[in-house]
Amino acid sequence: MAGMATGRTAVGKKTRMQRSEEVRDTLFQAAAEVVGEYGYIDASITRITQRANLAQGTFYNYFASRQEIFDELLPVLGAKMLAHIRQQAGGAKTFLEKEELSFRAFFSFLKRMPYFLRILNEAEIFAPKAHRQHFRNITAGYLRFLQNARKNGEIAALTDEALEPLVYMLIASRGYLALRYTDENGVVNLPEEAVTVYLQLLGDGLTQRAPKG
Amino acid sequence: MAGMATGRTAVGKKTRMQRSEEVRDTLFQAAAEVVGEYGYIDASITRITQRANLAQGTFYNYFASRQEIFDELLPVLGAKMLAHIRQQAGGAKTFLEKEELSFRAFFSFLKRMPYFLRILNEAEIFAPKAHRQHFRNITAGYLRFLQNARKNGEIAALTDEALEPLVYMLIASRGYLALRYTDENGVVNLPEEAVTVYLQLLGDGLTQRAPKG
Amino acid sequence: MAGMATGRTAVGKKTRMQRSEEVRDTLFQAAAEVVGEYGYIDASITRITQRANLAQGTFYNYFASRQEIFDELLPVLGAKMLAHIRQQAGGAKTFLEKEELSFRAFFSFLKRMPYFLRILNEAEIFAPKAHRQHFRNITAGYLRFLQNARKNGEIAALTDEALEPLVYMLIASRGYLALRYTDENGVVNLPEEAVTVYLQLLGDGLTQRAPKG
Amino acid sequence: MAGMATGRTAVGKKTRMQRSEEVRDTLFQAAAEVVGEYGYIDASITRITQRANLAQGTFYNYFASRQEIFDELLPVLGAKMLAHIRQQAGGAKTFLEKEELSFRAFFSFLKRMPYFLRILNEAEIFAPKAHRQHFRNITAGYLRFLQNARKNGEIAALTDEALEPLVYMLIASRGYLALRYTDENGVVNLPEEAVTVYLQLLGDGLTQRAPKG
DNA sequence: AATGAATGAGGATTCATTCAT
DNA sequence: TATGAATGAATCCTCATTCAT
Repeated sequence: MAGMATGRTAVGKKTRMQRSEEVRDTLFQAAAEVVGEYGYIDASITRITQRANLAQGTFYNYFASRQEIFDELLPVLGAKMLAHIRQQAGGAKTFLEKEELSFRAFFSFLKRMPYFLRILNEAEIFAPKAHRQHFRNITAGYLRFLQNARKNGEIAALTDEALEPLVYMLIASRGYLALRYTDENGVVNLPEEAVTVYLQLLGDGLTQRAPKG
Repeated sequence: MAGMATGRTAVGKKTRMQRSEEVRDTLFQAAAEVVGEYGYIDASITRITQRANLAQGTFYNYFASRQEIFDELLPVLGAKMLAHIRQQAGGAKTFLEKEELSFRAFFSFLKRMPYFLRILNEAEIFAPKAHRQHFRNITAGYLRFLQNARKNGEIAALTDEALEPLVYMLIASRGYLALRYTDENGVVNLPEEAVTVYLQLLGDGLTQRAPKG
Repeated sequence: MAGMATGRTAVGKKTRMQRSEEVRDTLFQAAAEVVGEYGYIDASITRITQRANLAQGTFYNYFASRQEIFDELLPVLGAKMLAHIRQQAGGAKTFLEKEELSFRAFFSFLKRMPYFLRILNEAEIFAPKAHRQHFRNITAGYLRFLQNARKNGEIAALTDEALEPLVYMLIASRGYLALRYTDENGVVNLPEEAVTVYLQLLGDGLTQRAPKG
Repeated sequence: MAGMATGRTAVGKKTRMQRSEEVRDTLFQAAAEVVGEYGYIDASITRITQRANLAQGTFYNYFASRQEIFDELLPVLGAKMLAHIRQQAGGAKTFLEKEELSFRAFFSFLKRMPYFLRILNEAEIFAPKAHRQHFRNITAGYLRFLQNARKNGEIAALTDEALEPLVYMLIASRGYLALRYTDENGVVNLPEEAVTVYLQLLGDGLTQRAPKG
């Protein structure tokens, strides 16, 4: 039995379910690209299915409506983003190290998935439910991370009420920086200084004269 | 006074140009409200002119297209925002004082103009040119302000290349906090802790143990 | 003032409202014809507006939806039918006379408005609300007429509970006969014998041997 | 018995043809139910095959098109109706007796096959050929019956030209009464008065003062 | 300048039918 | 023969924009 391709029958023939999964993925990928390139508004079913090399009607064998695929875009890709960040920041020891790694990881993810940023940003308008959910995910995790750092004495003893706005500020920073340093081709190019100043803010703030000893 | 083109003629009668300006303003104000309430997508010409108590066709006597009025929304209102912030933060002496005042001023502006936030946020998608221009305005001024503070030794000696991303991070923070603390009725309600933590980031950062002496 | 065309301004110019009414009528008439020829199912907006020599979009300036105009067809034309029948049967004295005249009037109306029969029949399926209302109108009037004839001793002393099914049977007869004697071009041609036998049923029934004296 | 094409092979195994017949029947029955419940318009292939617990494609192994099964519905079920009526009215002696029995039989058939009425009525629109054929069947038989009664002197000596419209009127009466007295659940409930008045029309008509002696 | 009706391009969606497995 | 995915034609409806009055 060794070497038998999982889910395949006999020799190289795919099962119907596999084929079906593949087509669905093709549509999903096409939608992600089209939304990334043209925005949700101009991501018509025509465009999506053309990109996927399928007939318009085929779309509706896999998604109940245009909105349905829109609502699925962010959750799926957002999870990938989180996975990527976790993987990249996994080895970090200190708070600042972890911050740096996950900060950088966000941008390296955008490099790999240039269309993600637009999907993320426009989701607030075109897939608000998905967007809210995504933010809840992100912020909840981030909040726990900060609470931990606080417990360990790695950051100042801020109340939970202060931590939450802090989370929003940090996420906001990433988002706007990504926007700012993405060129017209959708390629992000973050200057190293952005990392430095982000970490400085987190570290010693702006007004200190001398580094902490 | 007779024959004077601008101003009023004799007794309370408005000149043609004044009348025209008024109608244009009415449309502009209507558009701002409608976009604020329904978003650009659902800000149809029908809705805008209805709100302005005018006929659909009248719109095109004042604006060449729907996009044109969309493109005008942010520049005009953004200027108002800047004026408000400058006026509020005018008396501040130190860097942090000025930051606090203008930070608060942003939110007090939103209280007065609840529809501004949506206009601002969605402009990125629906009036990208205006959005870019608005950001250039904002960031340029902010940058000068930070350069000044740097010259005065009020903040760390960061390079210009670091200052620019910093500007984006600070503006981003305001934007996301506004979004986060705006309720479903469009009313913003910023917790005091948000101000505190914003200023702490700017001041001493997160990781310090003891306040600077 | 004599001779002044009502609703017209000055010389031959129509007011906007008049134009509007006319266009609406044109659409209504087009819809009636198209439904009469092709049935509701194939009465697409395209067909209706083409027949009216108008653009598709114009339709929606006058009717909120396709269903809306469908729902209006029967009430309007049904009222015309009733008016025609009343006018034709007005002079009748006796019960049977009135029956004969209105029976004939139904068919003469169909001659004038060949598309009415299909509109009426298919309305049961495609405009059920309008159809129910139409039937309530028709049957209510018919019932009162029979009650009157009963009071005057012109027909047998049937209970109200018997009168109602009777009404349905009489209306049914007209409807099916119309269907039966309408050719493929939509032209109705009722044989005189149909009138005779209808009246005989009402009069003496079928099983009598000799006419009543 | 081995090798016999029709019937069953040996032990309970069905022949291919039997199996095939069964599937076809399943589809037919499913279609009848679905049309009865939702009407022809909403009797999609999806619905029909789902009701039959078969895949969509299977449908086309047994029927060339959706229209084909629609065209088959009324002939098959109409024959059942006729059989039922004949069986119920078989024992009747006189004309009026037979009329009463078959009149009642029509309604008892509807009680057993609630979906028949809708199939019958809507067939005029959605399966016009079948509908015409069905009517030819029905009316031809009815006509012979009336001609017989005429020959026997049981009814008035009407010409054939008068008999035909009469047939339509009688059938029409049943149809409309069924419609009128069917509730929203598709259950028919004919008041006894309807029978009475139907028979009175046939018997002595409406205008007689005293019953025939 | 104000009006509001006319226009028609464009897009989502449905569903009978085909077809490869 | 059964399956169910793929197809694409067809249709309703929206709305920015134009234009005659």
